[in-house]
Amino acid sequence: MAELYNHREVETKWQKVWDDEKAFKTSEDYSKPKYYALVEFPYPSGQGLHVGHPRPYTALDIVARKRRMQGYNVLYPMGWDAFGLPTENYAIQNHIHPKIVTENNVARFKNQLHSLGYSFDWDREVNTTDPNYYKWTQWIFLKLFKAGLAYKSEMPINWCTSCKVGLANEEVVNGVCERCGSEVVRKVKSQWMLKITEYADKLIEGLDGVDYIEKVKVSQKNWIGKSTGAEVDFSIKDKEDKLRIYTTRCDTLFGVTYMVVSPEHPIIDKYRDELKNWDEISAYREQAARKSDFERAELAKEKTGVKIDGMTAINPVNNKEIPIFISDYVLMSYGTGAIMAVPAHDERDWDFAKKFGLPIIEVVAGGKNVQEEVYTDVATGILCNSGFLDGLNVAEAKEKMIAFLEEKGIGTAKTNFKLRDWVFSRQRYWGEPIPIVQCEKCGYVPIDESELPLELPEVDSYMPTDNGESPIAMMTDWVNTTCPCCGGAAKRETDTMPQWAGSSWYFLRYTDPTNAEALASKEALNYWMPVDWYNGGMEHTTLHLLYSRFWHKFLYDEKVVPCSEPYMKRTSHGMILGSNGEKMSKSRGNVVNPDDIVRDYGADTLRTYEMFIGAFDLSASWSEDGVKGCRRFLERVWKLQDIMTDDIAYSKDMETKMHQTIKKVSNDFENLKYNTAIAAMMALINDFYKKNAVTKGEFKTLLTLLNPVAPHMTEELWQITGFEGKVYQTTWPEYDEAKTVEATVEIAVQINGKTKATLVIGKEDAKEDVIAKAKEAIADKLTGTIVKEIYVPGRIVNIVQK
RNA sequence: GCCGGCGUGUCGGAAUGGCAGACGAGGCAGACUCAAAAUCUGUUGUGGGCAACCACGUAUGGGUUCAAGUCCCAUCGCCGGCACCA
Repeated sequence: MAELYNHREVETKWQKVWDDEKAFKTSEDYSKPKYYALVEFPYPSGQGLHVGHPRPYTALDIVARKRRMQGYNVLYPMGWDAFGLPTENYAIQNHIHPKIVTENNVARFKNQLHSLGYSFDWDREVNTTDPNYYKWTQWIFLKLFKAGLAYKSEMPINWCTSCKVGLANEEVVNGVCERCGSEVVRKVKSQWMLKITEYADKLIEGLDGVDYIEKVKVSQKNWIGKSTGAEVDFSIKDKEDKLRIYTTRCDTLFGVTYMVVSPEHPIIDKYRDELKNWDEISAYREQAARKSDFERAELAKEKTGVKIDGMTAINPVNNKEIPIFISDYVLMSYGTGAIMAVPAHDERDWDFAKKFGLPIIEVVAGGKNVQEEVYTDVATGILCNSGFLDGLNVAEAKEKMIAFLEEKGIGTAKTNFKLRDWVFSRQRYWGEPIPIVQCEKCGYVPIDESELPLELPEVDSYMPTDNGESPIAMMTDWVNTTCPCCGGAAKRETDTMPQWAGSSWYFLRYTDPTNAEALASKEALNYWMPVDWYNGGMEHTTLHLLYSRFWHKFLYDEKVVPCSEPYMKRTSHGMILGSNGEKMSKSRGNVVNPDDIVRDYGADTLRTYEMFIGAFDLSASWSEDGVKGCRRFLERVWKLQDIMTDDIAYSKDMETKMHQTIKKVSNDFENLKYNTAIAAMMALINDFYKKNAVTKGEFKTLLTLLNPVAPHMTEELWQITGFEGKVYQTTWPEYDEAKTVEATVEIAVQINGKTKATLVIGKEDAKEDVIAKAKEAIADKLTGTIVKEIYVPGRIVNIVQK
């Protein structure tokens, strides 16, 4: 009888063996085929590892382990995205240096990850807060600055009232701070910005060449928000100035019955003295300014606005005089801050026109009465009431109109994006210092590369200031410096970089993590990049993914990296929810600590369970019973020792099943179908128990297939059984396609599509014979006239009778 | 509102258009035990019948097909993302 399975002993033992043997050290032999598997590196929070973390880590650990057995040189690294607010807030509250907090958290995380038996190459660990790392983050920033892609700008930013920090648009969710949930207000500040908009087109085009799951591609495209249309100049009656608008529907120009400008539009200030209802306009502007963007959007249902009295516009295609309104449904931040309104064919314009009693002119026929219902279908509509466009479809009309506008010099084709430049400044301590000094004479001057890393100064307090300056600003010794350009007195930039900075290029550093001369050597980058498979959370598909692709594309243009896209394949895992189906949180009391599971059931059980829990990309609820079921499965594998025979080959009756299982597990591991791969192995051992026997050869194959999921136990069994070497050094089993097919199959015999009997036939049996046998089997039920006989080889016989 | 995704036993979930419910959990019955736990064996979609068997079943209503959970149309519900982007 086998000894009882003691997971603590077994797991500690093998973790030590792997460490001692440097079992998963990445080779620097660049002649072997490479495989770069990447998971998002965690933020080492004070709470320690969450049961959500092991899901993606285990999934790609399986892929990495399998690839090694298939002969690849595998890079599967891990590191720490350690700058960030929670650490800083903890430091403030407890008066501990964030560096110390980070060290402690990292140590704990590392221990926890180690206890799960991941095959990370810990020699390549990176930490974004390490000066030797952020030296290169700063270096990239300098490159961006020199290329004109980093600039400082006075602009209204999203200011979190609680974090006291500016946020990128992407970090504001439903009008509140993504991180702390506090109110976000608009505040004008001078901010470092990165011109991600310059790469908008490349970021869309690049998606065609990569293998991302569809919804990730869609959300990247939505976020960038490309639209094609035209800019058109409307003249203002009796004025020199033109009012330029952006539209995607220049085909509807004949249907324009009024215009709307955003409350912030400069034209209003320019002609304020001539406007007859200035008081009304100014009151509306104040009201709009007080609202945050969020409130403006929230109040979307009811349109508001004021007609500008004393200024009208002329429609350039028919010279009609039309009124101009101001309304906050037009945003200054998109397009030109002014629109032409075509109420018949735009929902918002229609609402507005109805409210203010403005004329609605149909210019695209095909809908119902536009006085009663807006018509926006561009696919089937035909132009009418539109002079030279009449009779054309929408696409043709657009084209003809643009040609007309360009010929007359009143408009041009124009592409717009929703994507805004990236607000890159944070007024906090725990981030990378921005390596720029401000000189009164020379302006913003980059520090010399030789001075990198520009290390964070020691400060007395990490508390952010109410005036919106980083605590670093207090450190005058550090702040006051000399200008690298003229040598005169200058001040250092005191804003730091956002957390996204360090994670925008970390995958490059893993390829050559200790390089002091470059962010990584050319050889390492040429060999390892791009990442072959990158898995991460859906919550990072718009932010981190976009930012890191932007940096990568920039570095590609700078000839720093060898490929234009960083990740060949991107997948996403679902969240692990509490047993009540809600998100795990302390306040809900449904948090599961992975340490407890490792202690009570073992790392292999936790790994198996998280892979078995359900479809990888969907969220799944935690179930302790499910954990027990997986532990039971592993124990049943353990006890196979007792029924093992000495035969090193597959037994005759199991041969097909073995080949089928190898095929299924191999394919499922590649396609994120870990749950069905494990189910197949469960079914296999159920068969062994049914027979009450497993050959040594079968056992060996099972251990190899199961090893990526449950590495500790399979190594132990491998050793107990006396197989040579270690499982991690063995080769992945092959299957023979011909042998996955059974010699005989059971097929269903149906009458009119309803199964009436089953029949065992030879795989190669002729159609006539099978049908004859089938008819025999259901002879008593064949009462009508047979109209059709269908045989799908190896599957089904269907007799159609009347 | 727009764009994705989904809807299958008691539960988590399987099913290249070809015998729905693999695998796991839970339940029930039995074995072992003084007993319990653990383990093992059997059973477990619903309705009817002693039975072999019959009928019905993948959100709802239609359709295509010899055959539909799977394809098409409509409806309802849930989840996620975007949201006055002109």
